[in-house]
Amino acid sequence: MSSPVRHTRQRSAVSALLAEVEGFHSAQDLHAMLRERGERVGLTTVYRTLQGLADAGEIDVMRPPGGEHLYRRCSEGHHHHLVCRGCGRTVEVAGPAVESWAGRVAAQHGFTDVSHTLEIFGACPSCAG
Amino acid sequence: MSSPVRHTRQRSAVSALLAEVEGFHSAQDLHAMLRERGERVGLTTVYRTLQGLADAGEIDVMRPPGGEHLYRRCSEGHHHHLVCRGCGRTVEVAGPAVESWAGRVAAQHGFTDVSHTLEIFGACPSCAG
DNA sequence: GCGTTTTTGACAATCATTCTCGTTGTCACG
DNA sequence: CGTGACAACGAGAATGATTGTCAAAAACGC
Repeated sequence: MSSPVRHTRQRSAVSALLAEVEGFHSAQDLHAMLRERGERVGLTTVYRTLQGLADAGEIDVMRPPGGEHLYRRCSEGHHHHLVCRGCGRTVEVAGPAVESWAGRVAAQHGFTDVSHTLEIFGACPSCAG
Repeated sequence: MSSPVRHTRQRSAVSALLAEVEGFHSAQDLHAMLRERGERVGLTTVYRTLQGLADAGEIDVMRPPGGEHLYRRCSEGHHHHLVCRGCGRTVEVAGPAVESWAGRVAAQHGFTDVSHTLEIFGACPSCAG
């Protein structure tokens, strides 16, 4: 039942790319970047790899209004994002208070195995004007 | 700049339906229900109406993993949802602490015009076993 | 090397949502 | 009450991201 994760050129390429780029990018976006670099990786593989990484908790997935999934390599551990509506700039924020609040509220209703998603949108200083 | 919202049979139908049903439903779902009731409303119109209501803040939109937008008429004011992964049961929860926290964090980074989305997922008592 | 098993990737399929554009219904005003 | 302007409607086509398919290629253990 354990899937012995094999090391492949494509997987390395996706990981390496994610390590370099800043901010969130869509699967299609990442795929295009790989092609520009000369890496020959299929779109299908990019999707699969990203899903795998997301399942493994190594990258974050965001679903902004607009229908595209955005992926981003980000720091370990649980955190949330503050995203600028204008330029897309992203700031990672930690919210211990929120974590415990979410857990408490869930417990009050008898919910277990709790997770949550939280995103904050706003206009950053540069885009506010 | 003001769009004089006209009162139409279709709009009433969608609103009325939302007032009756419990929980979240997709646009397609609502459209099917309207047809069963004998209301003849186009799918396009359902989408447009839902978008309008969502913009007006009269209904909530949720984007669960799965790609379908779910709409729900819910209580006035800002609140969040605690959703069961198993049966989809939804509980509305208010989190004043979270609201102020989000605002504070955003302000710290110079962000203005802030909004946020928060969803908590878990297993409800019935589904936990 | 060799065989087994996973992974890959081109292409087709899916499916919610959006667009198009001619028709219809509302509303304001005469 | 009539009428004209303009928003709303709706059927079908279009869009576009994501997922499924399956034969060929690559990786790993021996």
